Amino acid sequence: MSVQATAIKPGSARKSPPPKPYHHGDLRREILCAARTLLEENNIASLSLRAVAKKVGVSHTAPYRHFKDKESLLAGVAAIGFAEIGSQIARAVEMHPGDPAAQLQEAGQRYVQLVMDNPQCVQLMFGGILPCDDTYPDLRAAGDLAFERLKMIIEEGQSSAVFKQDDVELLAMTAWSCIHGLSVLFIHGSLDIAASTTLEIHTFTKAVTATLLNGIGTG
Amino acid sequence: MSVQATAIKPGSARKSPPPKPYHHGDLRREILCAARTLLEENNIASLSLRAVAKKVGVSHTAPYRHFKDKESLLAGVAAIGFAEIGSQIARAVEMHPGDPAAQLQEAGQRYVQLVMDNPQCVQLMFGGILPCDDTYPDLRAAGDLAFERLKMIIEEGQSSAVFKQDDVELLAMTAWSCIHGLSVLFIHGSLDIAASTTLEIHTFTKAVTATLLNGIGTG
DNA sequence: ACCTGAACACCGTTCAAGT
DNA sequence: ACCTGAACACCGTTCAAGT
Repeated sequence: MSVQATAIKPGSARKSPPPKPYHHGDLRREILCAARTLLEENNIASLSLRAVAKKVGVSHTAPYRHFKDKESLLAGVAAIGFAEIGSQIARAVEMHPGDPAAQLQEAGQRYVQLVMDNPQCVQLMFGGILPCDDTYPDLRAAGDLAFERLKMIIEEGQSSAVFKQDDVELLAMTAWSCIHGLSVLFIHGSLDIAASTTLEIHTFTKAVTATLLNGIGTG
Repeated sequence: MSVQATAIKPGSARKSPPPKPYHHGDLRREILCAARTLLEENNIASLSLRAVAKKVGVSHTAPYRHFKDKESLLAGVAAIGFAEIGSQIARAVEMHPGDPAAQLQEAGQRYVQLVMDNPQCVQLMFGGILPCDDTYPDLRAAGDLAFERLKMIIEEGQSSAVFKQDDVELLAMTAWSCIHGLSVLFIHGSLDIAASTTLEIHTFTKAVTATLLNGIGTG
């Protein structure tokens, strides 16, 4: 039943069976994955490095071979989160070529869904636990990329005169604020909406996005 | 040099010098205050109950007389935060009587300022560490009150036909999302704005609020 | 009633040691 | 190179005991 079926590539059997360093193929990825899971299962305050190590089946000091410290591991998880936001925006763009208003609408829906699915990760990404500066370049880069994708939607909208000719950063920031704020208030349960269905959340998001589009639109 | 100057109130010296229960007048408030300070000095992950107790000058188990556990103490701090949001909104209303658009603008500015001044507390309030349900009634009540104040602005705007006749909760939620999201992105340092002056932040906030007002305004 | 000190199980991190 | 186990200082929480 082992996955280690060790299919021997003919002709390559000369030197060594694949390195298999001690226990794991790539412990780094496994640690990140386990951390992500444990993070969402509880909350950020109660995520422990030792628990992550145990889940992976490795001694509690092993993660230190791959991450400088706990914060560095958290930064890795957060970077994955930003990468996913970037991917979702890219997908939204693909779905509605030539229609920036629809792209923004779609991206908003996907953003909210992502936050609802990974609330604790979002908390980690935006919560002020991780430093904002360039301590973790990968984290910074992933965040910047997501924001660039959003700005491209805005720029396309300005080119086709659907969005007003304002500062791009300003409009992008406005859009992100609106959707991000909405998502955060959702997971916080500020309204009784927390208990409501996904459908209602989508309806709500659509309404908010409409208002946003109304605000940044031309005329 | 002791503060314990013990000025004896003439005529009241009969029974007892003021109760002075062991050490502190009201340890509960002192603990909340110390927790708030320590929270902002570091971050939420590294706030420890023992450090709070030490700062107050009391044994590390003393807080358990006033709070069921650490989470309960955090809930107390968060409730103070929500109360302050409510106060700021109320002040914004007072400043611009009869002008709901200006009230919303003013409340937005004050909200952003409050978040900038207490980023870690905001993280605590909205971060998903505290449960959303009715575990902490005071916390819930403080949050609800702040939201009610915001809704009153919206309703006044609808009465005087400056805001469109949409669902009140929807418009209020849209406004809060927009401002809250902006604040969070500010403290996250998503843009290079993090390093910029308070003035620029105010300008930015004004622009976003204008877009918001444009979105929720009448025709 | 209010506070203390010892005790317990847990945590992050370091380091010498093993393969 | 990669992983382990012992060790350290810290943490949240409980509990018998003190005033």
